[in-house]
Amino acid sequence: MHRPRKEMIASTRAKLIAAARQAFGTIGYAEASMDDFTASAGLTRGALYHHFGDKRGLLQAVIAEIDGEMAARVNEVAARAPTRWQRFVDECTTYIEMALEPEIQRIMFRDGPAVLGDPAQWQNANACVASMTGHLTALQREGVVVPDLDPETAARLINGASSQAAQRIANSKDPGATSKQAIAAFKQLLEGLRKNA
Amino acid sequence: MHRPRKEMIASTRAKLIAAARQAFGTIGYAEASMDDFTASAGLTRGALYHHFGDKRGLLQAVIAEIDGEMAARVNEVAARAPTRWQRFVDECTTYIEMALEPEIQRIMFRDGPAVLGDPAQWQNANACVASMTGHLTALQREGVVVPDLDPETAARLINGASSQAAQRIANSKDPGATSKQAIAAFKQLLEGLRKNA
DNA sequence: CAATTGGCATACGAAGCGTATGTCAGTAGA
DNA sequence: TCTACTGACATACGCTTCGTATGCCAATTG
Repeated sequence: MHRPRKEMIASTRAKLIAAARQAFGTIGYAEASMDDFTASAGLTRGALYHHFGDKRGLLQAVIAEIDGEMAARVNEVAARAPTRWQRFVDECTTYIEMALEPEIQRIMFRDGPAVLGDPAQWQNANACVASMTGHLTALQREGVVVPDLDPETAARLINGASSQAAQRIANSKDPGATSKQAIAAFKQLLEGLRKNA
Repeated sequence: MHRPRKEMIASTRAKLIAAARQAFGTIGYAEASMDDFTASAGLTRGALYHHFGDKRGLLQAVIAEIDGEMAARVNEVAARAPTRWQRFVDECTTYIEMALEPEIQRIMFRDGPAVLGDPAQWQNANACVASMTGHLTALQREGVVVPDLDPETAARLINGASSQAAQRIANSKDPGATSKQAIAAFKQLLEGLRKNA
C-alpha cells in the first residue's frame, strides 16, 4: 500500500535538504540547529544521520543541489549570446548576479568554504567553473584570448573577483550604482585576457 | 610592587591573542575550544570574556593584529619598486604570497569572513586594500590606468582574485608550477586596467 | 506467512558556550 | 597609613548542541 519505499526515501531526503537549505541560507550553518530544522521538516536528527552521516554531509548535499541549479542558469544565458567571447562575458555577469542572492552567497561563498574547505576541491560542485574553463580554452584556440594562460586557473581567479563584486553590491547602500561600478571594473579586468591589447 | 597594573593587563591581552591566533590558525575557529586555548595561555575563559566579550570579539582582535602585520609587509615591499605601476603589481603579488601562509589563509580568508561577514565591512582591518586603492587612484591621475573605474571597487576585485590564486597554489600538487601559472594569469588580468590597450 | 532488512525515532552521554557569582590585588582618598 | 572601592580574573552552574547507541515498526522477500 501507500507509495513505494523508494519514493518515501527520496521524499525524506528532499525534505531534509530543503529544510537545511532554508536554515543554512538564512541564519547560517553554524547557527542552524539540527534539532530545529529537522523538526521543521517533520523529522528528527535520526533521519539526518541515517542519510547524510553528519551535518557536513548534509551541507555537501545542499551545495551539490545549488551548484546544479547555478550551472543550469549559466548555460541557459550563455546559449543566447552571438559570439563566444560575449558568451563568456555573459556567463561571468550571470555568475555575479547569482552571487547577489543571499542564499547563494551565504552557502556557496561563505559557509561552504569555511566548513568544507577550498571549493576547487569539491567533487560534486564545480559545474560553473568547468563551463567557464571550457569557454576560455576554446577562445584561446580561436586566438581571441592570449595563449600562454592556464584556462582553469584564469577561471578560478575570475570566480574570486566575481564573488567579491557580488559582495560589494550586496552590502552597498546604493546597489544600483555600485552594481554599475562593479560590473564595469570586472569587465575591465576581463579585457586583460584578450589578445589584441 | 610587581609591575604596574597596565602592564599586567596588556600582557594578559597579548597572551590571549597569541593563544587564540595559534589555535584559530591551525585547527580553525569552530574547532578551537575556548577552555583549551585559554588554558594554554595559563588563563581561563573568565579573562577572555572580561577583555573581549566573546569568542568573536577575540577573533576580531586577532584579525586586527594580522592585518597590521600584513600592511607593514606590503608597504615595505612596495617602497622598493621603481615605478608606481610596478609598486602596485608588487603589492599584489606580495599579497598573494602572504595568502599562501596557512595561518593567514585560514583566519583572514576562510574563518574570518564566515564568522564576521564581508571583510569590506571590518573597521579595524582594511589596511591592505586601502593601500592598493591609493595606488590605483594615483595611477589614474597619472594616466596609467583607465579613468572610468572606481579604485576601491577594483582593489576589492583584485583582492578576490589574489586569494583564489593563493588557494590554488596552496592546494596544488606542484606548487612551483602552479605558482607560475597563477601569477601569470593574475598579471594578465591586471593588464586590463592599463590605459594603452 | 515468517524472517529480515532498513528507515527513522528516542535516549543517553559528552562537550562547549554564556552568565552569574566570588575573590583578591591594586588603587585612591582621608 | 588605613579603608573603601574598583576591576581583573577564576569558579560554578545551566543550557544548548552534537554524535552514538539502541529500539521500533513498516515494507520487502522468499
